[in-house]
Amino acid sequence: MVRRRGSRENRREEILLAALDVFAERGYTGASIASIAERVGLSQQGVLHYFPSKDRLLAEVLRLRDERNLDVLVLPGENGAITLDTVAALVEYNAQRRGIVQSFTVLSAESVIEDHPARDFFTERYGTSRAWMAEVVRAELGDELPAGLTPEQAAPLMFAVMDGLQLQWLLAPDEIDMPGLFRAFLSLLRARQSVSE
Amino acid sequence: MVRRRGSRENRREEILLAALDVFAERGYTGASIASIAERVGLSQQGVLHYFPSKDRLLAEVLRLRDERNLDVLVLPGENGAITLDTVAALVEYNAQRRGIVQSFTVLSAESVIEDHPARDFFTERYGTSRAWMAEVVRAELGDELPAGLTPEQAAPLMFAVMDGLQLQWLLAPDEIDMPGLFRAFLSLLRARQSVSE
DNA sequence: ATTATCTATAGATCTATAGATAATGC
DNA sequence: ATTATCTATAGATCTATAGATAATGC
Repeated sequence: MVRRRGSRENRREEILLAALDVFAERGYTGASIASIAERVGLSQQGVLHYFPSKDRLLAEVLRLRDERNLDVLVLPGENGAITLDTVAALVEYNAQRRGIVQSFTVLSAESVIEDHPARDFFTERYGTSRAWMAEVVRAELGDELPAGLTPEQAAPLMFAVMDGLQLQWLLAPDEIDMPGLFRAFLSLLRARQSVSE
Repeated sequence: MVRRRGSRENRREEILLAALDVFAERGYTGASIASIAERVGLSQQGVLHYFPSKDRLLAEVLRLRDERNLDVLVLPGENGAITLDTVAALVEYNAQRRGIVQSFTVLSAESVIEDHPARDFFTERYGTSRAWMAEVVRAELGDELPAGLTPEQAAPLMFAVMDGLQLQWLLAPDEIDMPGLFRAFLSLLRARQSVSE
């Protein structure tokens, strides 16, 4: 039996990436540990050697995915300043990695189920993301947005548009120009008004 | 044994409503026929007497839910004319029936999974809904929306905002004013521009 | 010694089919 | 006759634990 010799950490990451794939394909509830194990050439019990339970495996998958996403967001804005264009670029990037988008869409929606192991993760994540996005909007567009909107209102709308477009795009990739529609939404926020100026 | 005597159709509907509840609470994959059966006081096999398989049960649940939703949309616009305000009213109504919203959020996201029995349903549903919504927008706001948007762009954005807000609202009902934020988005579409007028 | 994996397995479920039994409607 | 329901059950899974075995690192 030839067995690859990697560090424990490498093996763990290999499993996490496979798990992300399988969760994307079947959702958390529908994914079995065995199917994840198969992808990395381990037995089901082999996977459980690295992660004590399916719940914990999910938790670490989400943590990893979040880290990676931060990389994408932070790298382009070299000086650390994230702008609305950076966010649009993330949407563009997402349009090229369907699997990741699908995993996120399926898992976040599943998480609204009572007692779902990812529920707290997503609740917190949206909370902090909204606060952070409101500041990005304020820094770029100020306090006065079109139609009297505030940055605090724009922030949840931006995530709503991102998430909602992902769902429609996953179902009909040829019909939905996800990055284009996201930019169209941004242009609504950037438009100048005629009334109070 | 006292057994209720209803028509076959009543019994079927009773089961469909229970199924919608259970799907909302656990998702399709996570819901068992037995748990649905328990709610209507039947054995698991009793439910399968009315619906030949879990897939078919889901299909009919979705059909029922769609019918009901159409009722809500069509009734308020007495003369059959649906306006953006009618849509906003639907969002307001949804804010008071969390279970239904949750079932829809979970099932639609689950449906992006390959071979999911609801995949075609949702793909078609979004397709026709977008076409229909584009006409509603055009009828009310004309062809020229703020920032140069077209009604064909506004339509998928509207559903994206609705769906995305539902997700955030389900996770944090106290933080997210779903109807208010939806109306804020509508006001962006209705705003007058300063540039080309 | 410790770590990586495996086999074996307990204990729960789950869907769906087969066939029995009782009640209803002609 | 037909319909509503039930019991029994086949045949798949699934998660997680226990304990064996082989390889690695001191």
